[in-house]
Order: sequence, then C-alpha cells, then structure tokens
Amino acid sequence: MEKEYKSEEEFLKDYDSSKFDKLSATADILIFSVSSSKQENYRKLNNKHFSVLLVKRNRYPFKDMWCLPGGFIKLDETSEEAAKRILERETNLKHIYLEQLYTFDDINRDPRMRIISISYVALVDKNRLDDALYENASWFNMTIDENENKIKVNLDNGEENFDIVIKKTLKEMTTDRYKYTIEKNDRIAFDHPLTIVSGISRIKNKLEYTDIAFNLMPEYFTLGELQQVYEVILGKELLDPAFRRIIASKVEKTDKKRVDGGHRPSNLYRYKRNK
Amino acid sequence: MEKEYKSEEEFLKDYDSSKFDKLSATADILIFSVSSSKQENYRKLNNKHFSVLLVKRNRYPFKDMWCLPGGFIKLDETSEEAAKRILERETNLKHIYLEQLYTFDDINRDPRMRIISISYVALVDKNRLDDALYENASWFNMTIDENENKIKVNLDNGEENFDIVIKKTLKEMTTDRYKYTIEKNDRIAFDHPLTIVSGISRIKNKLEYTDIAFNLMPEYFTLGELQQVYEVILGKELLDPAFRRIIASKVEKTDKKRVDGGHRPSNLYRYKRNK
DNA sequence: TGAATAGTGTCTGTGAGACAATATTAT
DNA sequence: ATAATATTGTCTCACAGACACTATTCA
Repeated sequence: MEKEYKSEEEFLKDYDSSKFDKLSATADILIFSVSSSKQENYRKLNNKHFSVLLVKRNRYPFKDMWCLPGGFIKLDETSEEAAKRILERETNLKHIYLEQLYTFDDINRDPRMRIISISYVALVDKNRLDDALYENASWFNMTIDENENKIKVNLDNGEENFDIVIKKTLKEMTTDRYKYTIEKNDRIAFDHPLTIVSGISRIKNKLEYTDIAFNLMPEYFTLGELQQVYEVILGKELLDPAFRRIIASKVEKTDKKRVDGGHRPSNLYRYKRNK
Repeated sequence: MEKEYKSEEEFLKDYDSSKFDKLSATADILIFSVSSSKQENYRKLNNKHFSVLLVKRNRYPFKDMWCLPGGFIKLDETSEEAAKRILERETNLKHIYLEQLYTFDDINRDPRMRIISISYVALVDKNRLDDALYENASWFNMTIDENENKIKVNLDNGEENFDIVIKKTLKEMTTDRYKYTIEKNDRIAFDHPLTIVSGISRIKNKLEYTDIAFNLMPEYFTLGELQQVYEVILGKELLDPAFRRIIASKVEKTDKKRVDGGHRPSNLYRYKRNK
C-alpha cells in the first residue's frame, strides 16, 4: 500500500533511493586518429593508417590485455564529462570531437559486477599530440576487412600484431541491422572488440554525409592528404576528380603550399563551414 | 597500496564492489507508429499522422504529466531486455522493431536521485494492436516544425494538445551536430522531450537510407499508403513517380487489391528484402 | 459524369564514375 | 630525363525532380 503524498516536495523528502537496483557505469572512449608511416622512397607520400588508442591493463581483471581508455562515472559528473576527463588524461587535449556511441550492458561483460559501458568516439589530429602518451597507452593501426558475415580488424602497434573477428548476424524484424558477436579475440579486454567495431562503423557512415573528417586534420592540409584520410577509413580508393568535386564546397584554398618530395607541390587548404 | 594478486580468480574472490559509485538506470521507449484519422469525404483517403505512445504518470515525481513508457533495469536483465519487457507490457506485442537510441544522463534529470535513461526506439504497426492499451497510455499525433534553430513538436491525443520546443545549438569542434535544450515544455516529465526529438530525428534519417518504414506497415499495403508514411515522417510531400522508382526494388506486387472509396482501387504490395 | 486516387511516360539537369591529359617538382 | 604527385577537362550514364497524361472506381 502506497502512501499518498500531497506534493512533489513531500514525496522527495520521504524518498528511499535504496529500493531500486543500482549498478556501476564506465565511460569508455574510442580515440581514433590517422597516423602516417614514413616511406623509403623519397618521392612517395607517407602511408596513412586509421588508428585507435589502446591501453594496456596493469591490473585485474583482464590483466596484461589491451582495452579502451575509460573509467568509472562519478555521481556528480555526466558520462560525457567523464569521457572528457579521461580524454584529457590520455591525450592532454581539450576541445576534441566527442560523440556518444552506444551503451553496452551485457550482464556478464565485466567479471567483477554489473557494469555498463557508455561508449564515446573521439577524433583527434595526431599532429596536436605530443608524443608523450599516458602510461601504457599505444596507437594501433587498424586494417579492416569486412564482408557480409564478418568483420576482421587487424591491430598493429609496431610491437604487437593481432586480429579480432566479429560475426554479423541479421536481426529479425528488420534489414540493415546486425547483431555483433565476438568470434575471435585474445588480446582485448571486456567486450571492447564490439565497441571498436561499432565505432569504426559509425565513423565510416558519418564520413560520407558529414564533415567529421576535418576533426582528424590539422588546420592546413592538402587535398591529397584529406583524400587519403577518407581512403583509409572507407577502406577503398577514391577517384581524384570525384573527390575534389565533392569536397570543393567544404574547403578553401590558402596561398600556402606544401613542398614534399620529388613531385609537384600541392596547395594547402583549410576547412570552411558550409553557408 | 594495492595487494598483489596471482590470478584473476583470486582477485575476483576478494573484490569489493561497494567501492565504486553506483546509480540506477531506466529503459525508456519511444513507441512510434502511424495513425490514420477518418475523412469526412467518402472519396478521400484517410489522413495519416506520425504518433508516439505516452503514459500519464499517476505518482510522483512529475505526477499527472506525460512520459515515455519505461522502467528500472533490473540487475539480471540488459537494457534491451528491459525495453522488450516494457514494450510487451504496453502493447502486448513481441517481436517488434527495437533499436537503442541514446543514453541520457544529466545529473539532475531525475529529482529523486542519479538515474540514467537508456532510451530505445520501437516501431509498431498499429493494425497489430488491439485498441485496449495499457492503463493511462495514449497515442499522440505529432506535428513537427523544424528550422535551423528550433524544433517544435505539437502533440495531440484528441483530448490534450500542447507543444514542446527544443532549441538547437551547434556544438563546437564540429558541424552537423547539435546540442538540444528544452525551451518550452509543461506537460512532459523528465527530459523526455529531448528523447522524443532525438528519436524523431533518428527515424527521419534512417527512413531515407534503410528499410525501417516497413516496420510501420502491415503485411499488405498499397504504395500510396507507404508513401504517406514516408510523407508524414519526413514532413514533406513526395512525387509519386520518384517515390515508386525508389521503392520499387524493396516491394513485390501481390495479386490482391484494395478497394477503398470513390476512386481506382490500388494494388497491394508486400515488403521484399533486397538480394 | 465528376471527383478522387492509381499508375505510367518522358524530358531535363545534376552529379558521380571513368579516364585522359597537363603541370610541377627533386634527384 | 624520370618518377612521382597535383590538378583539371570532359564524356557518359544513372537517377532524381518535374510535370503531363492515362486508368479506374463509386456515388
């Protein structure tokens, strides 16, 4: 039998918050960037890679495995604030592109207790980072190989190299939507392989119909560099003229040039907001 | 000073889960559908509306206001399972299109305590519903009016009629992404106006590049009806030939016909998965 | 017969894909 | 001179927007 209250104030004064189940929540962040590796041939451009920042766990659970930077959400901060706090801790940067991705909450995703993970995607321009990373953190280049049924992501930080494989199964009641399950993974903690794959998929999609790519770029860039960023994320080559046509309205030419090697120098452009 | 553990088992046996902050979580569901209202003129088609199911709160907090169907997530169920449980309670239906929308977690979004809301969008075909709704629930037709800075949604269930107004402000560091803040709302509880607007926006977007619309349709439908569904959700009229071209590959003609009023009968179609 | 919806034909402009051609640099 | 990238020109084809036209029903 429930007591009758006359006002919200009266109700709240009486409220016993302990009668409902409670759980812990973490904010986990996919910090994506594009890295370039030097080429042997002085004429050639640097190779670019789509990369993600992972942290080596130095404590249980999943000790010695890699995981996404993350941390418990405090009672006096939102998940986004927690994400920003962690982002600053890992990269020393504020004002970074950040967007909520998905909330993962399988019952046994953490062996300790019920912990849900509110995941975020951050995009950073690696040029803004000093090389000094937070302890145990490392950039992994990703090579993505996707077909109808599976997504394979190879992760390589120069020292360790391993694959994660995710199985896609069509959800009933709909098309175009998949349920992801981990098929192979022995180096990444928790359900973070799912987070990685979801994040890649989100960024791939948004790349085509938004301007998020510019968050991965420095202030001045060449159209070739920009195109390479699109290419490594989309995982396919684009035709120069088509790319330039599409991108034309989003950039403005500057009077600077980049002299790069044994080939024609290129103009530097800057991001221009539309309208 | 942290104790050294030799194995994960040992660590877990010792683990004290009380040392981290805990909070409650609810699953809140936007149940969308398309309703049709009868026309006076026997020749005309029924008017269609994009509609959402709201529940009148009969207890504090926000007593007597409308809110989304929802409930606390139990420790032994995922948020999706909770959403399905609530969906079945409200509509008596299983196997409904359901997708996670966003996790809202402003610190003071609930006056009782820290409660985060993991929101879901469900799409139902109203024809599958018996009219007997769960207690206090009611379908509200939505009329959406959006410009660069604001989104106004008029809600009407035949008895009550009111507006919510949401202000859009561009997030820094990006284009195309907005922060939503409630500018006007006096009939809807919690931050649910934000949830409603986010859900509308998600469905509008997905309508154009996925097949979700068919989740709002009965098994057999006319192309005119399907077009109307697109029109009421997108909030604009479409040209018949263009619509039929686009949709052609997703439907198959059946030998049934719908005889409707003082005009030419139309063929009934069925959803056909692509390839 | 007329009002209403159902369904089709076709012109036009835009824009992506494809490929060729030209420009410029360091060694 | 050559290998490499930078940049532009242009043809074609697919397709969306626009609008006109025909078909069919019931009161």
